[in-house]
Amino acid sequence: MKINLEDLRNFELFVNLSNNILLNLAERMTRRHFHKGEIVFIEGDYSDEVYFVFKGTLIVFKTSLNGREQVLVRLREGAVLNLVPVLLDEEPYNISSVRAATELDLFILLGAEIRIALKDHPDLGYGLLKMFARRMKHMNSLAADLSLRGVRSRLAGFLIRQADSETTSGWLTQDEIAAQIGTVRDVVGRLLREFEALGCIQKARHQIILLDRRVLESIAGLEPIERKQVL
Amino acid sequence: MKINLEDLRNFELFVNLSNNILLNLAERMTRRHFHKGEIVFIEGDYSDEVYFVFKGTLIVFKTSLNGREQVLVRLREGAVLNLVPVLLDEEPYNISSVRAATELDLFILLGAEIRIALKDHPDLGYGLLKMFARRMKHMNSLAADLSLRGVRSRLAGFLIRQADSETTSGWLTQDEIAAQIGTVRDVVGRLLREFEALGCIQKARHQIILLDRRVLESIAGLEPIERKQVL
DNA sequence: TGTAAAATAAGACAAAAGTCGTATTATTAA
DNA sequence: TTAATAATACGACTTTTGTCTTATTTTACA
Repeated sequence: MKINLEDLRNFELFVNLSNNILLNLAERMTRRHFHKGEIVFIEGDYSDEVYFVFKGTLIVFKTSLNGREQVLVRLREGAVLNLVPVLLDEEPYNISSVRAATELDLFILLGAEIRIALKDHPDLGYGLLKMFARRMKHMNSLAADLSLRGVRSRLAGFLIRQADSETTSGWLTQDEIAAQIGTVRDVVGRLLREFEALGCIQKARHQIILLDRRVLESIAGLEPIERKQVL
Repeated sequence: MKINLEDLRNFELFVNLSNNILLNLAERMTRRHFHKGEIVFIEGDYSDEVYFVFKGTLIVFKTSLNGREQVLVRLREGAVLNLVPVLLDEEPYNISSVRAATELDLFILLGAEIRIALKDHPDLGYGLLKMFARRMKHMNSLAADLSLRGVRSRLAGFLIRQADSETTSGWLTQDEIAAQIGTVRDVVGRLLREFEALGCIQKARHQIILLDRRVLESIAGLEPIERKQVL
């Protein structure tokens, strides 16, 4: 199935690019479908291509020797991935693994193609820089959280974020929650029971209902976001 | 003190830029010196400028409510920082704090200037993308390590990296080590004593000598780097 | 609709990480 | 050289996190 202009126009990344350039890119892209749960690629594999998420959600993660997983980020429509190996001058090996979190459609572009495109189109570079910036911000928070906050606090924070996120991402198992906040299933279960006993959440069929946001926030240790006002 | 072409030519980031562009950038840059230990900026501060490390080393870190610090990255000559707030469309607030690890000379450029430069010069964007890629790779590892490996393993890994790094970065206190590997001073001390008792390191005046790399590697849990060969 | 597989619950433990208090040993600067 | 400050050493103790086992409960699907 060919990729057309329409498809690419959905990418925020491409808003400033002319039709000509986009058509050119579209011609060089491949499309590929992945089923829910399917592995897109594995850390360490050789791969000199970038992936654009056209439909669905995927999970970027790393694995430890004893099989534990840490989700680095979840990406949805409009995201780009695998830029790191493609942009560095070293031999391109994936620096993380990726799995489809839902049914997933990706567009694939060879590294060489995007490197060429970057030389000619500053707007494309700017778009990618913005993506990187967002992602970097996220990674900074993740690292800081993993280091500076306890599991209880991270879980509370996670529940709040979930509740806030408009995108009702489907039900997550305790295993999946654990992989996101950096712990193991048992601990998530234990803490959820604790929160429930505390009365700040309630477990319903296939979702967790937030009963007392305040308490959760204090557990998360997020004092009401204080941001310096611009004068 | 003015900034001249020579100074900028030292930045790997600028290798592909013409003299014209560089001169133009140089004109718009400010230079500023920081003493060792001095704070460059604090997380949350408003700031729409990017910093180029001309001389010295700095530390990018985050702080927890109870005063614990996590080093996100150490940057040296040639690095750029604070791109994240400058590139995102939101109001620009620093997403981390920065302190001079040595005597430090920075060049400063207003966010607006670099945004303009990026529109015209794809090579600049490409350079920044490469920086971001390197940094992203680092952050991915950091997050994974903090989540998937224990403190003992991280410390062992840290000692190996230190030994390998040609750049003899000056003596680090246990406090500084702790902030880098994501723990507290006491634990670092305890583990160093353990390693010493094990005979794999030896504490000398102002440096740690690696006696048995093998043992440290096994503690670090890094099996001999297995990388798929390209056929 | 019955069965296998997946997800959870829950308690008991084990291990890891963090906290404290106090004693020493450098380093720095007056 | 000597205070004063910073960096360590080290044992005791607490808390947190992770592991294991055994039941249940759900869900998926043959």
